[in-house]
Amino acid sequence: MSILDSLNESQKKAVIHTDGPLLILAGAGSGKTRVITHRIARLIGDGVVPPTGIFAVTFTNKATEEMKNRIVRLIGPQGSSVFIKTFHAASVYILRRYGEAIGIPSSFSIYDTSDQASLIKEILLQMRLDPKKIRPESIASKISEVKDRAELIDGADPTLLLQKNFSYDFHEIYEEYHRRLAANNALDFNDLLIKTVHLLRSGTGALERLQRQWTYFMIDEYQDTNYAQYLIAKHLASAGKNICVVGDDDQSIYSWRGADIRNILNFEKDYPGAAVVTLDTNYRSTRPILDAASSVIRNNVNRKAKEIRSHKGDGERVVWCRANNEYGEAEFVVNTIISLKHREGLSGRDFAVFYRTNAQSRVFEDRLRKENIPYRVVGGMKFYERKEIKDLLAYLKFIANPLDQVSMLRIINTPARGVGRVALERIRETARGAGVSEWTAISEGLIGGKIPRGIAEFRDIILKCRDSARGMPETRLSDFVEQVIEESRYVKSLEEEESVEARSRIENIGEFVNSVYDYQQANPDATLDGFLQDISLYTTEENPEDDPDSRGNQVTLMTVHNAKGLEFPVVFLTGMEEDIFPHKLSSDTEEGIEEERRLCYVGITRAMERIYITCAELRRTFNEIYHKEPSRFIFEIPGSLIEATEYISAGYQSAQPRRGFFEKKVYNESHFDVEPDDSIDDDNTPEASNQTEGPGESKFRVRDSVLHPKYGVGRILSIEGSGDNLKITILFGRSSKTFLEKYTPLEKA
DNA sequence: CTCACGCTCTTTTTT
DNA sequence: AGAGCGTGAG
Repeated sequence: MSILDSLNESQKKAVIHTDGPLLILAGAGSGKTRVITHRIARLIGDGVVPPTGIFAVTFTNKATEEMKNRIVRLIGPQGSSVFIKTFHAASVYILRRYGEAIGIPSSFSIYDTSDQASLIKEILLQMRLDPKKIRPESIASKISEVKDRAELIDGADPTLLLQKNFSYDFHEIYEEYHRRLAANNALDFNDLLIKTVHLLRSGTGALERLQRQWTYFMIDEYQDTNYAQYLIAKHLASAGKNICVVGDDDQSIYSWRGADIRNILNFEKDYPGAAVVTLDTNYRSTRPILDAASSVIRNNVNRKAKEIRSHKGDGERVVWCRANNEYGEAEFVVNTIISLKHREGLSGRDFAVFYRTNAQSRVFEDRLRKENIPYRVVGGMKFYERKEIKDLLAYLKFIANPLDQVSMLRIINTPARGVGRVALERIRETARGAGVSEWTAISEGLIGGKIPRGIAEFRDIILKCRDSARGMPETRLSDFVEQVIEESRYVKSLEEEESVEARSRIENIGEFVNSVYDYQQANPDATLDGFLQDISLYTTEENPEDDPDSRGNQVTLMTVHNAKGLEFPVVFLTGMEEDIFPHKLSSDTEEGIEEERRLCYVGITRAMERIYITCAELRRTFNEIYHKEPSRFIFEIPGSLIEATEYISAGYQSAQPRRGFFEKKVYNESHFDVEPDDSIDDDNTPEASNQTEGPGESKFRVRDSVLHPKYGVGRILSIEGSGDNLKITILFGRSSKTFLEKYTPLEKA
């Protein structure tokens, strides 16, 4: 059986196991995804179950994509009929089919965090509370926190679950929030899971039908499931008990989102007779990387003790660098990338820069841009969160779901059509008076007196579009979307702005239309409801604007959370300072610190060949400069595994004398072999920062892009010598060449 | 009603 | 330092 050939003994055991519950404890880099995909392939290949009988959930869209691809690669096109989704997407699938039974129409809207916030803001205003004093976002997160709790899902009163020392009536807001969600025919992220649990428990026959559909269940990242997810899996698998869960308690990093590590720790109790397979051979990282990671995670008290074996063996030591400030940190990282590209022939895709918080990405982006190195930022401001995309989606959502008031309020005056505060108040009044929805007041023309023309305009746009939406599978989704853009005059009004910003918004809308085409391609009989619900969960998805052709050259930037499940030859774990990593807000409790430590463990174990751990001595936050201490986690790595260095850049300097960290171990020679002079020593003093190159004999400077008549565009790595002997070394692609300047006609590129 | 300026708050992590 | 929001003038 060829499918088993490439597996080790424990991997084989996990793949072959067929009936009954199975727990796979999969250490970092132990071939977890490989086991899951091979297991699925085996079940299908041996005719145990048809592809459509398998239900697999992962945690992110990215992981879902990856798993789909790998299964299709293993068993061909039939692999695409395996049901593989995130928990949230699976819930949407289930609710769309059977939700009517518990009063959820299939046209429900999904409210993301910002929709939630605007709804709560409305409520606060109605309750005469000041949204400036009480942040809607923080209420939203409190509500979400409550809804993650097991007690609530099992029927407890929400108010009892929160210490209620609030200046406001949390219970009242909570109730009103849910009344409004129901009135708007909308569900938030928590609801998707909770309502699915209710549906499965409802005795309406949905569970039985789903159990006829799926008989084998696979749950990835089980250590990060919350109670609702745990229940969904449990109910679905309750008939045949063919449930296989995979996880690693050391990589649980989502407790703040309600993930309960006990789900994995108690699996054997939950499912008596469960088989357990431990995967403890790491195929990803070199031994020093693994040793460093183990010596950090070992400090957690609350964990299953375990050791991971390195399959790969020796490699480079961990490089630790404390830069003078965040600019120095970024320079160090980017110079190291340039150097390794040159020295080892690596390309951009081999590098990843991790940070604890999204806000840290900027300095790295600036530096990379300065050096003309292509990069992509995963996460952060996502495509679907941009204003213009949210506006357009609000049109689509409101057309699909006339009860969705949050969307209506967003677009009624976007683009501006003269419907302001006063007009809105009138609409509200009328609606309240007549006891109808605001939209009904508008569409039925109930508003008396002179009404702003904009209101009628808005009504006509919506009615017209709703009309063509009805002809949907025949009217193509993409045509419909273009019609909405046309009717709403959204792009037209941006064009009139004639600003750079407006131009880029228009481009984004163009990208959105492209993505609609792609969606249509993949789903020939796409409906509006289905499209919207799928897209609402597409948050981690890469920005469609990323040029797929240049992907191979791009350095990846992301938070450590986003890095879970990925691997890179070279990893930079940055901002390793107290109060950042571990984060200040997690540092009060031992559990908080342990979770940060697991996060750190996740970060280190992403690296295959090399890891650089960096921090800054000074860092500017909120326009204020703070002195930073290195993260406690770095002290947990034995010095013998570390090669320490320093990096000093121009920009602001420490006012105090530098306090040597790892003083005795600081190696002064740099590990850059591409002209270290240029990158380090030159910038050593502020005066050097204007870059008038030493003797100033060349009209070029290091790092300039230049055009060579024969080799094309390259970058200057170094300039040395003087007079007739002035030599310039230029990097073209992966190789560099040295020229005597006086014989080489170079131009600035 | 719209635009411009100035004030405030920001930074955990994400489905 | 920057974005987003609210206030006040046109």
